[in-house]
Amino acid sequence: MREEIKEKIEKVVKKLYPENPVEFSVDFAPANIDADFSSNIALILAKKLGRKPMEVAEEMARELGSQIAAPGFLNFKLQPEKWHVEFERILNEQRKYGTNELNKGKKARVEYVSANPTGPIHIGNARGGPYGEVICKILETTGYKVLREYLHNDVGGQVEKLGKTILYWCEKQQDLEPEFPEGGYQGEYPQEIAKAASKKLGENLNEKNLSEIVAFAIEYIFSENLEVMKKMGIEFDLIVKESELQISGKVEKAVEEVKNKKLAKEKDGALWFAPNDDFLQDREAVIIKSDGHPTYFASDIAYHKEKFTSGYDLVVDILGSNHHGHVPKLQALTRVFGFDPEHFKVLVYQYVRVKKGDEVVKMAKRAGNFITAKEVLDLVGKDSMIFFLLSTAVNTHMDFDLDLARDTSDKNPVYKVQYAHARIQSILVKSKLDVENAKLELIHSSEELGLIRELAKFPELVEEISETFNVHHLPHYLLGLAERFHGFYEKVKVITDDEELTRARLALVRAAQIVLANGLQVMGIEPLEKM
RNA sequence: GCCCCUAUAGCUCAACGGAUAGAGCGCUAGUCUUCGGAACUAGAAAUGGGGGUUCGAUUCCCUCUGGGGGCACCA
Repeated sequence: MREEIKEKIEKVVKKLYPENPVEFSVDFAPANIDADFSSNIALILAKKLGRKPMEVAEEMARELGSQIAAPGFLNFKLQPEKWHVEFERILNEQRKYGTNELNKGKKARVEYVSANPTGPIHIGNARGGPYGEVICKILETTGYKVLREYLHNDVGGQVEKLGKTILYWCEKQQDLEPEFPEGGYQGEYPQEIAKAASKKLGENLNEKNLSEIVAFAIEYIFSENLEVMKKMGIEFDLIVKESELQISGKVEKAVEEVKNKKLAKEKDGALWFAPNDDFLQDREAVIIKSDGHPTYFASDIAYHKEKFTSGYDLVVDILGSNHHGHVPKLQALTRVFGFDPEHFKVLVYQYVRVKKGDEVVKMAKRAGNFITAKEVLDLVGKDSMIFFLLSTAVNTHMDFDLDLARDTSDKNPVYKVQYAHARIQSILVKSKLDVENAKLELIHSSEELGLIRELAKFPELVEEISETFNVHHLPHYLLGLAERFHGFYEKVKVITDDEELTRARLALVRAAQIVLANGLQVMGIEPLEKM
């Protein structure tokens, strides 16, 4: 539809203004305009020609038979038959409507969540899971085969500190008088883990058991975090353990490679990553500490070597905003290992801020005063949680009011979408008529065609998100669609005395149901047939 | 000090440089003999301040002010 209009416009441009090829768009017209599509071609041409936009628009409209509107838009209205084609396509494609084969045969690997095992995932970080998962699903709808991966940071100084904190609580239980470790972890959860640890490992734990305690603690937290993700419908294909990267010698090998390529230098007894890069010039990072231990970045080098040399067409890292300083270094690694930087996407999401009333709650894992993702999930439920977390652009800081969480959970927009889906189901069940062989041409009122038009936006929305990763457009679209449907429902009676008309309208609401279901599923929300 | 985000309605968020700045929640007033009222209809209500670029700026640039997060031989 859109392409046809675009071609027609291009022809007219060639005819009226040869040697003036321009980039222009044909978009769905805004809701308040009585048209289906609209183009900015005249506005852009006018600039180039140094003429008034309305004049150019008028000239073009005469050729195209379209309407014009200030300040110079060309508006197009489609014949109902055109919409019937799309209508039929939805009914035929069903679950496949919205998918495409743009990336058929390609492979992507997406790393997300990768929470540190030093504490439960807090609400601030909770965006990473649903966001990453939607991106995986969106990539799949364009034909990618996706590997979902997670880096488990199971070694390092922070993990040691957690172990020491737990040891402290273990000793405390034995009525000893241990000293709280410097930089130890505050909060309730280390105490819980200490209890579990003494149950499992024995009552009289002491310094000698530290490595056991560490292993127990990170496994405890790690599996708990994976459990929370699972509750949100997120499961990983590959867990990469940092310890494995080290033990297997992969870190050593990758670091060697960096050295051989002369991208590292010695300074103060440590080995630094020092690519010849303007941006990284004064942001060099330590790879091997002067005590001989590798840093986390060394593991990252090894990990990304694997990502870049394993035959994937697309590599995606999804990181919290506190890692943004890390991004250029990761991007520099594409050059080290010969990967096309265009095919490596690092997506950064901003944190969710928690408010209690007007007060912003400062959250820090070490201070232990954070609200966990699990708490919120249990409170508002999976569907509301996902819809809420995905409703805002990832680069905005969202505010979350815990006090209002329960209140708003049953007023969450997701229910409006779910309700539309369930309502349709109920109509379909009630009528018992067959949707097959419906006479689609009986659908011609503006309410009906308007609904089809809204449905028709879905495939290109999915395509757009697969390129821009603007995931938040999806929940907004679904909410708009649900509202459109509810409005339609109030005005148009689906089940009537006229069997043929009923059949056609049932086909229409079925089409709406298909799109609602496909959209919800991409978000990881199960469409409900009853509520 | 430097870097990355950010400031839109009472609250939480939208808006390829374009048309009357849109939603949800809350508020006000309605719809209820019809397919599910978790719905619909109508209304009040907003671009932080100051410059600039443009036919046109919420959007781009500069600046001021206020938020969040980074700038470690932490992960």
